[in-house]
Amino acid sequence: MIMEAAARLIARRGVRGLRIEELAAEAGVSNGLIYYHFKDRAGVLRATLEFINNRAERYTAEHVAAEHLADPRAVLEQTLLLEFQDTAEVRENSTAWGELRASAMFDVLLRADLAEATRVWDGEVADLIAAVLPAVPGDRALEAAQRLTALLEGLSGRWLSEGLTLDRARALILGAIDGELDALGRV
Amino acid sequence: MIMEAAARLIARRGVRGLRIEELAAEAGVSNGLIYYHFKDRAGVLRATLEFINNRAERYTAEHVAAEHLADPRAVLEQTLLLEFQDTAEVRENSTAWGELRASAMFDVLLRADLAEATRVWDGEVADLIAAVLPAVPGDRALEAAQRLTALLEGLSGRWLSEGLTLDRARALILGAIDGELDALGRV
DNA sequence: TCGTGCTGACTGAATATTCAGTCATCCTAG
DNA sequence: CTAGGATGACTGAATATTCAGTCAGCACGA
Repeated sequence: MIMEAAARLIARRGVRGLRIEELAAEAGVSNGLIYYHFKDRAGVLRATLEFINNRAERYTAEHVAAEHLADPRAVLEQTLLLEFQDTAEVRENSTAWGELRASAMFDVLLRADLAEATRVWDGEVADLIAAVLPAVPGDRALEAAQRLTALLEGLSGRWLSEGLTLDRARALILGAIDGELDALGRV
Repeated sequence: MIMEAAARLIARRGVRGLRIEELAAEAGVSNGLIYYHFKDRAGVLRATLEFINNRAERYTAEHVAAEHLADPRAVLEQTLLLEFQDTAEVRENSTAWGELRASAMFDVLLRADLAEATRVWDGEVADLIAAVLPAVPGDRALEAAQRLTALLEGLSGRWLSEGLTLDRARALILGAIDGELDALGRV
């Protein structure tokens, strides 16, 4: 499938390194088919962002929700830790996400989609926090959620550029969850 | 001056989006002069990153150390908040840093330098934390520092891709400083 | 007149994009 | 059931565009 190939290539060469011809070859289709489906290069990028999002959501749903339905804090921890897994899929997703984030600084078209995806993701984490501490007001939960997801992006960038081991990144995000929940619980 | 124009353009289009012809136009010089001075595109990039670095160091020194020498917590806050200033200099610096981080995912050569710069930065923040809470053990301070700097990178990415307002980013990082210091102070 | 700083038109290779046409499939009138 | 027509996924060669890098030469101070 074309989108899978695109995610693979972006993770390997970056958004800017993505060549339509290479993508076609990787996907085993013709050059023209890419344009038939996506209009232009920017269309490929937009579609890939969406694809990555959906895949991450599906992935999260499969690996988290099934288990600890009873323990909301475990669900929160698992959800965030999921991004620090050394599997091809997760690494690919994180790399592509980081690339898209970096590209969005210079590409107005990507910004809207990325901002929306971020908003949704923040909201989901805020909901998980609210599940742990139902008494906390929504805006406080959202604040904590934004910090946690932004931290996750920062740690992810360091992990992928070999600035941090996976274990260290996991420990740091767990510590942050502790801290945020503690602070919220004390209000 | 060519370097200033390059910094401006990198902030606008990114390292990857920097066009020699565009740089020449922005600097008000000819295409060929760029090559006369810098040999090739990579040379331009190297010189510009050095230029940006020097400027950032000067900037930090000027705006933080001079003032609140007496109040270590204010120094910590000011240092981190400095990255969320909507001035050309800061924006250019943050953008370049984000570009570097993103590029390092695909460029092994960049990794070593970036990792070292990150290590130094983390250490400096850890020292600032230690100045606020001298009783805290070094590894705990470093842990908090890594979380704060990684969070800062994450928030910076969102700010620059218009996913977050400057005020919101500032509020979030201040909240994180509060949280980390509180948690450390309670041990 | 020589050297140095500089110009800007130009080139070639890499890429993006287009387009005329093929092929399999499904629908429908006879 | 079946010829033929409509559809849409797909191809790949042709064309357009983009850019880093080159080069012949101008201007001017020493």
